[in-house]
Amino acid sequence: MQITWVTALLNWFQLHQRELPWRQTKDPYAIWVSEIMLQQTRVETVVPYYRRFLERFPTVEHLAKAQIDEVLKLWEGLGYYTRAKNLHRAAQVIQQEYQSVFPRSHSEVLALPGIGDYTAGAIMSIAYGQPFPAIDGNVLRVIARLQLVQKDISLPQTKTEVAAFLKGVFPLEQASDFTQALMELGALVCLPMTPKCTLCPIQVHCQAKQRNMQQELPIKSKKTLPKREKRYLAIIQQGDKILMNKRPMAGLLGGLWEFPGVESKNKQDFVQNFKRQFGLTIIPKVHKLDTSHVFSHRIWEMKVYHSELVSGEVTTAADLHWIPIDQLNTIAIPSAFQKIKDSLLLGGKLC
DNA sequence: AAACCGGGGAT
DNA sequence: ATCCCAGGTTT
Repeated sequence: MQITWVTALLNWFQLHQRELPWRQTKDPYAIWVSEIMLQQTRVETVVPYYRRFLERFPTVEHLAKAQIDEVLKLWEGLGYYTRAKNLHRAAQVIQQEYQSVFPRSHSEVLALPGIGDYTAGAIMSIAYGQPFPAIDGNVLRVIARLQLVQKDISLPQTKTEVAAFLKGVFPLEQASDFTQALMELGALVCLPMTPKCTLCPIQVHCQAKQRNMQQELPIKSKKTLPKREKRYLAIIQQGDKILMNKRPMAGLLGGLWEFPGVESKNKQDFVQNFKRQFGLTIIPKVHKLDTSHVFSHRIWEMKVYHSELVSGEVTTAADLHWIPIDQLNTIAIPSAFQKIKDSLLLGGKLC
């Protein structure tokens, strides 16, 4: 009686769902890969990455025996690179602990690195058809409006309450479609700013719409502002090779390659910090370009100097390597440095 | 609970 | 300029 909205939602999903690559399979491995890629990342962005990844690593075993550098290269540009490292580690856990058979129980899935409440619920419901809710930003928004949830959705307690509500209405025979339908509604109709309520299959059940409060919900606390950081980068060339640094695996952009750089207040500070960080004495020559990059929690304002290498014993603190310019495309370089890389590749030689 | 961790598209 | 996206982990 009071859960007819579930049926209405499922009928709408049958008619209006998008054709997405991961909807052509029930392979838990493929579903898993898609869910990790989709964390905080839009569907359209993920699609080409997903196709390439599954072509290269069709099974858990292919992924488990891969080199992490190749996994990161396939992840290049997607962001949140810890996802790729956890995916790789979890594949090795599945190979060793589960004989390469993806685990079937919720507790085992949840225990894998990189899998939290949302992803465990998504895999259990979508791949295995079991009634575990998968609560992402879409679902929180849909349920907050449907049930007039006026608490901050970023509070763990709110998620717990939404989970309890969903468990009570879960259609046991259509768990996979129900999970996906909730998210699809959030992505296509129940939009954050201007929801398309006239198109909504459950509008008559929506408590927010009844009170004309769609715009006010969900309630979400503000995020802290990103911090600005001045960063000086050195382009150091010897013949057709460029000196590149592989960032430490832990931390920001961990395991990816960068044009060696340091946070510095000015040019003199740059040379000093560079020697401390990399053990190399350089002379900044040509101020090549300025570029900035915005992370969710940090802003890099980068000054790039074509620099001369005077002397240096490489310290253990860094992981410097000479990379031929025509091989820059074979290592994983994050988006923050893509403009710089392009200027090298297009310009051929430096000015 | 808050901070850290990427990148891009929509408004 | 702001929001937020099929979030998880660490502090």
